[in-house]
Amino acid sequence: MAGIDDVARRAGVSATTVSRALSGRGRVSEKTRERVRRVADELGYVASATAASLATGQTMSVGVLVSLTGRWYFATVLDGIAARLAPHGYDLTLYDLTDDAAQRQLLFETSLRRGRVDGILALTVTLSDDEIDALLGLGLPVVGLGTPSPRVPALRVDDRAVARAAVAHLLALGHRRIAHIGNSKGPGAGCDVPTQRHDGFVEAMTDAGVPCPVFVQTDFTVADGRRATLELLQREEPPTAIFAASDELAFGAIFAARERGLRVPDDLSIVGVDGHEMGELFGLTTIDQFPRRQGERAAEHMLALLTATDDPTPPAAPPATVPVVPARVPDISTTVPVIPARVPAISATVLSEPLPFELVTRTSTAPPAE
Amino acid sequence: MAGIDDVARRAGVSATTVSRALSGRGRVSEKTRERVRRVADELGYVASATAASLATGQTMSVGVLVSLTGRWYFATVLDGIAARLAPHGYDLTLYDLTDDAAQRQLLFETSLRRGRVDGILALTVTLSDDEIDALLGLGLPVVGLGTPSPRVPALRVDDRAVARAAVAHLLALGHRRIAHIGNSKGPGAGCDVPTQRHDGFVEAMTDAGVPCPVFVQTDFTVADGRRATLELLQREEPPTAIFAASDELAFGAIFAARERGLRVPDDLSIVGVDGHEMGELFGLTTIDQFPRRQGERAAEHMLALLTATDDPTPPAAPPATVPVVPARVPDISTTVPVIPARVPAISATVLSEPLPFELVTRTSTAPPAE
DNA sequence: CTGAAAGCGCTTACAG
DNA sequence: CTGAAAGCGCTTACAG
Repeated sequence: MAGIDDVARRAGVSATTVSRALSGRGRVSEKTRERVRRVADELGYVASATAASLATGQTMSVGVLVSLTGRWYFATVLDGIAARLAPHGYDLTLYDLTDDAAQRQLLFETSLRRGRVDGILALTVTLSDDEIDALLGLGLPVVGLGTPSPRVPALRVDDRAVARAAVAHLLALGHRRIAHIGNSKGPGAGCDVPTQRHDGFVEAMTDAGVPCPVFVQTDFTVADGRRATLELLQREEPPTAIFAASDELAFGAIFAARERGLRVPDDLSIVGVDGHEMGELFGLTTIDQFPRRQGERAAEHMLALLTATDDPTPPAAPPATVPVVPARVPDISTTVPVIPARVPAISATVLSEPLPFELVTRTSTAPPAE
Repeated sequence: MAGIDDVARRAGVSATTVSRALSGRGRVSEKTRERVRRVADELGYVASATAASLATGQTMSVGVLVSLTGRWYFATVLDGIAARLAPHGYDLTLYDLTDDAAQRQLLFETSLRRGRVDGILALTVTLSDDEIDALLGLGLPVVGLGTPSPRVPALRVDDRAVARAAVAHLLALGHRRIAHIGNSKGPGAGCDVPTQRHDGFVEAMTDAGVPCPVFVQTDFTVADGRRATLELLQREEPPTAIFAASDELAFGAIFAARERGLRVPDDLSIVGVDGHEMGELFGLTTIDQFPRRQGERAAEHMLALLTATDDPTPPAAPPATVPVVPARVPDISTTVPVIPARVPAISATVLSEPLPFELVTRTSTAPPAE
């Protein structure tokens, strides 16, 4: 692999000039820049990320904390993040969070501390207080997406509102025996996404005069949704409608209904949350939260933090929503020019306005039979 | 963040010794090592990945080339890879491949050349000849998983055999009008996965006396599977069975059948490929290829290449299957000790024996009606 | 506009 | 077993 000195020699300039010509930082005559670019291309020279990182203190990489295990939502969000990061020359380091204690410890106490990333995007994963401490103690910008802790600045949808919208839809159809399945650890257990949805459900039901609505706690897979629904359906007073905290749970509910010989929506109405790609085929009514777009916005927000020139006057208004970096796709032929960044202090706990969501009505919901 | 000199000073030794004590490379008295460890813990010191990389030439990171877009299979494989890499102290840099030409060019001509990873895992993605050239020209170990090019050493299942097993199952049930839906670019178009499955299908059908079996080319989503199946079902002689090249396509086929008022399996039998988590709920008969395990094995293989000490006698037998690095989970409390690696030349095009697969018979297949 | 030199924070022969 | 010094390959004040 050619090094910067090879290019310098061949172009008849110093390494300093090569660095400047290729990075776009500092003045270089157009003529010199041209020549250096050409030589770099000939030699196939690209600056070593490692060496550049050590010299600049920037890694040009963003870490993403996620628990991939089979969840469609996360894969989709991740895809959105990757799509936004790449054109800006940022790599994406994936930290797949498992339940394994040793692995988590290794992650938070070592991997994350090795300084390999400039910032961290924490997707909705349940983190312990210690883990949050570790995360915030990194001294890096951290942006959450629907994160569990109020201490992590996060983009998020108003999950109570999501739940209320789903329940309102069912109530409007005439349902009263509405059950909820989700992964809330119980009423008021925290501010994590499943609990918010649970609380929103309870609020809406209470407002409608059903103070103690039925809730079944379960994990987030299709199989779990099926199991929880089967359990609900064999109760004395089975629900006429189910609000599932995710589309995958809702799919499971549809399978369960089918197994019991119930028709959806005639005998059982079902609403999910997410906007899963298979929702349309299942005819699932859902609250779409546009996961890919969420990933894009989270990435945009991170980029904004990372490329913010350390303005002496800290912006009164927080970095706000989207405007972010203009779609300045770097010169592809050579090195990626980058605005030098200084990590700004992050102020707000909740960023900008909540993320959008939308009720998508399909064929899994209808008025109750009787 | 504390640096190595802080630790050295406080422990009363040189930086050299700190490095040795924490990395496990080189002799250090047990007593000194203890003290250094303790001080490092107190100070929360972890060696900078960037500085260490520059000094050693190893990044302790593996790049994964994948096209995430919604495909369950890839997310699952990725999860398997991450699970295997993490305990060995390797990070995972995700390169999400899109169809965008500019982004791909940026990836192959710049991102990948910045020397940020020690090796590359290329999941089944369609790469152009130029891209393969770029990949192989990196001078890094590259391991494919079901990769399109014969030039990339890869772990793979025998996809022709997969197809034959699926078709054999249908033939044994008495089907003759068997159609295939998949993403082969046509007969004999290459050695990529979809084409292999297609060719295996044709072989099996030809052997059974059906020389020109029906094939519909389509993308790999559930919606595509539905569309392709709807098309097949309105032909003059609709198939009695469908072999879908993925479980997601098969799900789409099931939806299509249902839409047309056909019962599965009575009126239409359906077989998929993958071992998708929702397969059981759909009652889908499938060829399970254990995707998570595939990811794990690909990661293990890469680790074996990366940690192979450059043995002067090149092993006559290729690195072979699994034995790999013993499950030597590094000392979590401090820095990760690592066997110094020299990248060995990779010889074989096809690695070890093919990956396993298995027919899982469920309720989507049965003898044809008449 | 251009370059020599110092420095980023580690690791590793080399010497003791 | 331990340390001083060079070096990994860039970038960036500083000086011209």
